[in-house]
Amino acid sequence: MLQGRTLAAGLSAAIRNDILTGFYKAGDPLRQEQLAERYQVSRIPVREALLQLESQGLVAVMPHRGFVVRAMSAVELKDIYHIRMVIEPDLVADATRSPAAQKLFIEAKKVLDDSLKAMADKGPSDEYSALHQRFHGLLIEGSNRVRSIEVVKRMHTLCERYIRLHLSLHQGRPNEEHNKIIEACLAGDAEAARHHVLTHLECTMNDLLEELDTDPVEDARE
Amino acid sequence: MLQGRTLAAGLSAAIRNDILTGFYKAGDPLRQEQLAERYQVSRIPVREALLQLESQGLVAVMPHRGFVVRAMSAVELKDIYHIRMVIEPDLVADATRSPAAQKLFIEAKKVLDDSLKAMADKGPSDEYSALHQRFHGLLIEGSNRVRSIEVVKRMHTLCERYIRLHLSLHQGRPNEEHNKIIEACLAGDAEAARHHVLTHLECTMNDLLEELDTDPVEDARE
DNA sequence: CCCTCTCACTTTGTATACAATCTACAATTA
DNA sequence: TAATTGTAGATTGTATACAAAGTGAGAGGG
Repeated sequence: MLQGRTLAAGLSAAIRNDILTGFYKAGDPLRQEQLAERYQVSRIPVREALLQLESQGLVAVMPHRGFVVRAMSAVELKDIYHIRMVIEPDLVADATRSPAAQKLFIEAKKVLDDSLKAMADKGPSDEYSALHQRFHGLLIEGSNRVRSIEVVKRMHTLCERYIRLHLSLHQGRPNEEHNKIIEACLAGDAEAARHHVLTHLECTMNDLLEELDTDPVEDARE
Repeated sequence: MLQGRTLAAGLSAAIRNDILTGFYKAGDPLRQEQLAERYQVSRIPVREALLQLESQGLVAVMPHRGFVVRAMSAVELKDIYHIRMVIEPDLVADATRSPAAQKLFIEAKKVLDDSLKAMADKGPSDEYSALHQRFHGLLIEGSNRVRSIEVVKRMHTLCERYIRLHLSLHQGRPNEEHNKIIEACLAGDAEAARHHVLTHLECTMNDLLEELDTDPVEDARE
């Protein structure tokens, strides 16, 4: 377990996963010694991983008081989706225009199929969710806009927790949208791809905001 | 020196500053022991600071081989400005609509004046540059879109090095644009503010790209 | 009764020490 | 000569130990 090139790198992914799957919930304190025990390493790599997650916006830190899992307000969720909406469609369109990206799209298609199978077999699960995130990642990977890719992926990760809470939504319309997107990409139709991505993001955001209205999430604390 | 709540926090800012001012240049290795000596701390907080800078995209790390200052290609610079162009104008417009932001704009006006004075006194300098960055920061601070603010500030920091290399550009048109922006903000004209910010970013990007064409920068290394 | 101060305890932050990995150059072999 | 291996030195990565800051319960005073 945790075999990366360095411990901290793998740890950061492991803790992120534990946050995304809800093992650690918004507001939970992340005690260094406790994490060190859980992952069987010393506090140093734990601290390094936590600081990286802090830079990525998943956890908050108060000096000498420790780390906590950051919560998210509806305003913040909207902001995050807004960022994705003004960048992600362009990235997919860019990738669609690049011939080299075709093999990424083919893999994306495979990942999408896998995710549908996972959903059919086990219903909404962490496995489905991870595949879904990977699908979106592959769509933009073919663009050569490295920084934009980074930003979009980070924003996706930030709202991933909330997507997972409402995965049941993913059984109807969103999957049709995913299909339309990947078909447009495979067909090389950049404009259609852009359009479908934007629509997908808009709808997903609205769905999530509706859910949050009925089941409000506490705001990020100081 | 370096009196923050924690050493690592201050260190990260100090190293960032040393990168932005060109003390450490693109491609330079950042040896931990050397930095520890320079800032008079042990290697642990140095590592933590470097990892944070890595998360912020300013330095790159190869496990067991060390950290280096990341370089930037013209493509990347364009990408970064593109991100700013699709987010920053909206943020300033948002802030302009919020009454609470007025006092931020007043401070921004003061900072702008200070920067002009600094430019008149000493010409293009690190001091001017820092004030310029602070000016842009204050313009968006009044929006309540926390994540967007974070992204824009980070992108600004990433290209700040290249802005500093060509500060002589800042003596003519850019300052007129800054004036138009702050006047629109103080007058509460959100649409004008948005327009002037977008124009400013477009022009600045084009200027920088032109400079890079004549004086090419090495691409980021593996 | 409430406020404040103290002091033990918990938790974080940093320094030092040690282990693992990489780099470069010399020695060996085909 | 060219390729490969071995080894010393340098550098990074992690564990342990210690210092500093925060927390909370109980004593004492208003």
